[in-house]
Amino acid sequence: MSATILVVEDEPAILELIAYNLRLAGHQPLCADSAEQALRLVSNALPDLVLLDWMLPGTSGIELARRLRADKRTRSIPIIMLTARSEEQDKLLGLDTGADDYITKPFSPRELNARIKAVLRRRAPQMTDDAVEISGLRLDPVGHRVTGNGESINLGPTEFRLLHFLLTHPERVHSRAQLLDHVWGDHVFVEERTVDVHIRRLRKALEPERMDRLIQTVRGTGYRLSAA
Amino acid sequence: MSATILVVEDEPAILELIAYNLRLAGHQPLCADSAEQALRLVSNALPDLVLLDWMLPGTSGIELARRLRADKRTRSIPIIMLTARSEEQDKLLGLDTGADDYITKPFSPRELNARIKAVLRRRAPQMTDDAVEISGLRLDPVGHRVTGNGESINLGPTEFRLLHFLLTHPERVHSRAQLLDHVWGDHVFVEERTVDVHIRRLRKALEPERMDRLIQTVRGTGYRLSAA
DNA sequence: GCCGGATGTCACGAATTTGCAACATTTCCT
DNA sequence: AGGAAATGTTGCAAATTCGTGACATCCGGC
Repeated sequence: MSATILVVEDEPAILELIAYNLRLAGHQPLCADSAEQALRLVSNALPDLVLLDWMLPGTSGIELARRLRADKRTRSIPIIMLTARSEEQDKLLGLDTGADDYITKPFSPRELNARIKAVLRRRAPQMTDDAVEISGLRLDPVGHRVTGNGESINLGPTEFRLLHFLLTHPERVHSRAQLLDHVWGDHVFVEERTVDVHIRRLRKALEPERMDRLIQTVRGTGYRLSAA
Repeated sequence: MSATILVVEDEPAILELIAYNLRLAGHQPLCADSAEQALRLVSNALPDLVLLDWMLPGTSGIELARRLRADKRTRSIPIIMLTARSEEQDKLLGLDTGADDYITKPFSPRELNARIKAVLRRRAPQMTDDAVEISGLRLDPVGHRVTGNGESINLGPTEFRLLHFLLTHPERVHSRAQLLDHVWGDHVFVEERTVDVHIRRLRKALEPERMDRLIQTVRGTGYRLSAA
């Protein structure tokens, strides 16, 4: 269970502490000390989860949460609110803005990890429900069908899962190791170069409908599916 | 009693809570957080039951219920309304739009399961009443008769139930385990490959009328009945 | 008891999928 | 330009999956 997690916190010491713990837990932290920086990072990296401090200088955490919920691309990203206050009133208000969970400072790393795990697990099944479509490339998990501009596209099982993952995590670079984790499974042992081969097979299958251009190579890093 | 149940609820926490409980009860939940998403899922997956939140952003739950009742294909799907309000006035209005039952939040998982069971049991006989037809392949549960382009087709009991399930859940891939659950029964123990054999027998019976092409194999996943 | 249909299981072959390695090409750095 | 690293491409053999026919069993009717 490895994930990219955006931490928004204005207190540098706390920010570093959280990031350190996230790394220990096997996650990849992204750090922001303001809502503005957070917004830039979110649109670039599309994290799997956002840890959001309630009180921020300038734009508040609540306002940031609202904006994340307003944008279609970021709407589905889970949010965990951090706050020093423990008033029931604030909790309700926080949940009302769309936070998925709520942690009051001070909190233990153990508690933080537990909440993160729970939220990620809760979110996982939702991804498999709805059909995904980007730039005319459509994948329907229920019917197990892929179409490009309406024309049917045939994929092998692995290429199907690979495309499914890319479509549900677009606009973001995935390393070969991450793709192996998410598409093949956390435990299996296969060469990283095998990812290249399946990317190739996926591209070849998408080529007749000119959908292969959506899959981009980021040299030295991995692959990305992008609408552009 | 295993069923595919669509949950329409805009509050993510509640949505996942319900989905979790449905899975525990042996059902397969489909999640939607808006009426629009719900409509897409309904036409794709044709669930056995819809759990519908009263209040939804955009198109309301009441309006969604009306649309489901307006379409011939979805008319017979039972609907259970969820609401935070408990006013008698709303209850009446909700039932008037065609909801089969009504639960006021907060509710216990036990209560939810009981209502679901009751509604499915009530609806069970009705599901077998309607004749199903797709691309000229027609199955009449009452007369226990199957025709392809008007010509009679003879099926054994198991093939009949299998075709019935496929016809009532078309355009959607079913794993062998799911087919065993729905056609054979939740508890029986038979090999998964047995499904293959009965698919084969069903195909052979449909072959003279060229209806075997409707049953498609999705390698590594299962089988699907499709009009295309 | 005998028979015929229905059903579950198995075995074998065909078709597909998959991981890997080898080779070809591109990219980046000096 | 030269070379190293990264990526694209192809062929192949092993593994997996599926189709198909054969077979054994069960069960109700005669």
